[in-house]
Amino acid sequence: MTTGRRGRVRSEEARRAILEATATLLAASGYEQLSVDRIATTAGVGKQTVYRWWSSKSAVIAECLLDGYVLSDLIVPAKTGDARSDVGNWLRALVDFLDDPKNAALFRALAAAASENREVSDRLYERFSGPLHTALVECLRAGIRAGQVRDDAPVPAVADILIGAVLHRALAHIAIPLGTVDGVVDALFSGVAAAARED
Amino acid sequence: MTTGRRGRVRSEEARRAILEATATLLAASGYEQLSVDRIATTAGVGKQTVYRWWSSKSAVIAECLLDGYVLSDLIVPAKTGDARSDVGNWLRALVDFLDDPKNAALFRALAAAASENREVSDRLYERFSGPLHTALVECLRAGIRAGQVRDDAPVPAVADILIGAVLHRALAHIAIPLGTVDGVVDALFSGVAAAARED
Amino acid sequence: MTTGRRGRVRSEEARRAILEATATLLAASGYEQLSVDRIATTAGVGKQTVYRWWSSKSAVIAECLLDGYVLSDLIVPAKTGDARSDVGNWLRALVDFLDDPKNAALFRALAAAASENREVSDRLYERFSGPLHTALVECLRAGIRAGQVRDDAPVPAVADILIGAVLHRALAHIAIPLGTVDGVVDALFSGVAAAARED
Amino acid sequence: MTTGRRGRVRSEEARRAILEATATLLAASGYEQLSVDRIATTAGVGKQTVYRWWSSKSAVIAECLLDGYVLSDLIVPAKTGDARSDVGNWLRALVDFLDDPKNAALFRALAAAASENREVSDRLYERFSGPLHTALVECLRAGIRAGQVRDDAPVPAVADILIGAVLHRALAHIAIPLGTVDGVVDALFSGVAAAARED
DNA sequence: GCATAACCGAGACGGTACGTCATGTCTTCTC
DNA sequence: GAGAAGACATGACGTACCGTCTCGGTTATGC
Repeated sequence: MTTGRRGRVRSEEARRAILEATATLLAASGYEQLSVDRIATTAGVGKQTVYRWWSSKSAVIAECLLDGYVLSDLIVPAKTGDARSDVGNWLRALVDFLDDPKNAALFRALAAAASENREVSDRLYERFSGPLHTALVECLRAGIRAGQVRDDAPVPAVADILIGAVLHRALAHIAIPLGTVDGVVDALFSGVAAAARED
Repeated sequence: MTTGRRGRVRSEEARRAILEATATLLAASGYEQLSVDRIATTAGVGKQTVYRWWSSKSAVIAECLLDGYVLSDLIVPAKTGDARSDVGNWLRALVDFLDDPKNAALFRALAAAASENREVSDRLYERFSGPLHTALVECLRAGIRAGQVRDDAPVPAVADILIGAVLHRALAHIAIPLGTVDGVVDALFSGVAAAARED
Repeated sequence: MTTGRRGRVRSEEARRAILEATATLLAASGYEQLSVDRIATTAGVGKQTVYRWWSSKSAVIAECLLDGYVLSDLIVPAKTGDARSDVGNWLRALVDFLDDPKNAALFRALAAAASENREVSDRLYERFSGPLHTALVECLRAGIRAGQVRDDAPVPAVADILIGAVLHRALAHIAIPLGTVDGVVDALFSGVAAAARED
Repeated sequence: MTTGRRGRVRSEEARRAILEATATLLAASGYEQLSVDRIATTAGVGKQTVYRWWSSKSAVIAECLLDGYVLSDLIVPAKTGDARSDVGNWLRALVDFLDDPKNAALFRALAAAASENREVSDRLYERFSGPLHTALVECLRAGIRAGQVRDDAPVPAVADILIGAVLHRALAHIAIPLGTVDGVVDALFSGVAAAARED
């Protein structure tokens, strides 16, 4: 009884070094400055070892995302039951995170990679937008159960726009004033329509 | 009396050819495939003529944006007075626009360029997000005047998130279901909070 | 009764396959195209099995020579007693052999290998020039005994230049006209000096 | 009035640097150690500048030969009228030259290059064997005119074997004893046939 | 009869060089 | 003096081999 596979086994050490080097270089210098040559040199690895396992620098980035070498500590909303403040607090934390130029730069680098390469974009969604979306939906549904959010609210759409609001600003190199965060939460919870029905 | 400048004057024809070639290539093959060599060849122009007037390919893209060689027909909300349907119609038009893979690809290429280069990002904001933001703010203010939007609504934040909601999806290669558009409009106008005030 | 060595014994099959593959590839594509990777693949053998027994591709070639995997059927002069025609016939046979482009290519490949590597050159001499030299010397000495060759002739030098004449042409990609062969034999036997002594 | 060609003109300095670097590296380390990368680095030149003008390292070597960057001071026979001593002296000078290991190594490197590449072999013949052959033929013909060489001597064949005799030894890493040189001259001039005519 | 040892094929490893392509600069000729 | 052409140094691209090392598996010996 054998495995059928022969030859030297893949070096986990090399794999880790490549992903770490990629994450470091991406955060430090952005997507365009990233090159397979530099990844290999930084990782102390032969260039062929990168190409043996990944088809391009984008593919390495995709695996970095998948394995949490970047964006590892995802910021998700707490679930205290108070949906409005949970969402507000989460939004503020995310804005804080992106206020750090390092994080903003990494984020833009990932956006550039995602723009060029479908796989990165899928992985980015899988690891970032997706979980965030799920967490926000849960948070809002908890709010519905608590009677804090109306039960016919278009929950997925709301989650979508909460994420998009932050991303837009990050990609456009625009610092987000905290007032905006409160405005977003206010608009979403209270609505902007005049209180016509009260009559 | 002269201008004091001697020699051959800058060729407007060359400038136009360069910007047109850039816009064409960017839409056709994305940012990473774009090269100064290719721009010059496509434009029938010497490479030095590009470098004489622009510092990099990003700078050419920035000027393409500024001069409307890309994203020329900006989609802005109509102003019929019915803010809710104006915003809804605009959002639907924008989603339609980005549904065309060509437009989505161009958009992602611009996002990639903006991620790498501050000037492109500024120009992109100036020509796209900015005017859109202004138009949306005006549209919402008209809604306030018409008594359709509550007068303390956080108008700029609302405009922001409307734009961000669309961008997020476009960059993430996610087709936007039309139901989402309606949900976004619903959430923003009616709010998601339970009708606690009625008590 | 044993050797005292333990472990699996060297595979004669692998050795043969390696030498055969080397001879084939060398004749087919020349020295520079030859690679250990290709030898191993062609032989159906692990690369390490080549390196375990030979230090380089040159060493494999050297053993090919030693074991007759290339240049196996050495062309030597017959010894009929008529030294002049024996030498002429041998030279013609050698020229015929090198007229075949396959043989000429193999010969040049060996020369290239010998240029780079002392061991190959030694082996090449041992298996080719050496025996040829010996055979020619014997042939000429027989001619002396038969009174056909003057007894103070510089026999080794003559053997040398007979071999060199052919090699020079082979390495220089020059087809050898048969007239040249006769000229060589004529010059060596009759000399080129004017018959001054006869006066 | 102009040539009609536009664009920067080819840098003669770069060309010279490349050929010099090639000649230096070839003499110092042999053909197999020679690489386009190293040529470019040594010459202080971009790799593309090598590939723009030459198709391979062999082609650079061929041009080195053509332009006299290697084997520049060709050793040719003097023409004092005494053909026998002219040829003897030339042969001794050539043997001296190849006695220097540097020269022998360069020679073998050229032979290796010629083995791999037809163009190099042609150029090598053109610059080395060819002129030598011509000079020897002239030298022998002068001998004929001076009544020192028989007028029906197969002059080209003799020239051929004189060159081949030296080359064979050089390529085979065999030091040439000076006695051999005298033997060669003796054999060629006096012939090896027994003096049957005297009867 | 079971451990030990040296072999086998396979194939991943850190590297060097390949030949191509793009960058941004510089030079030459033309308009 | 601007523009088209195109050579320049630089450096990344992805591929092919280099020579080494590490696997699982296969014979042999010798305890």
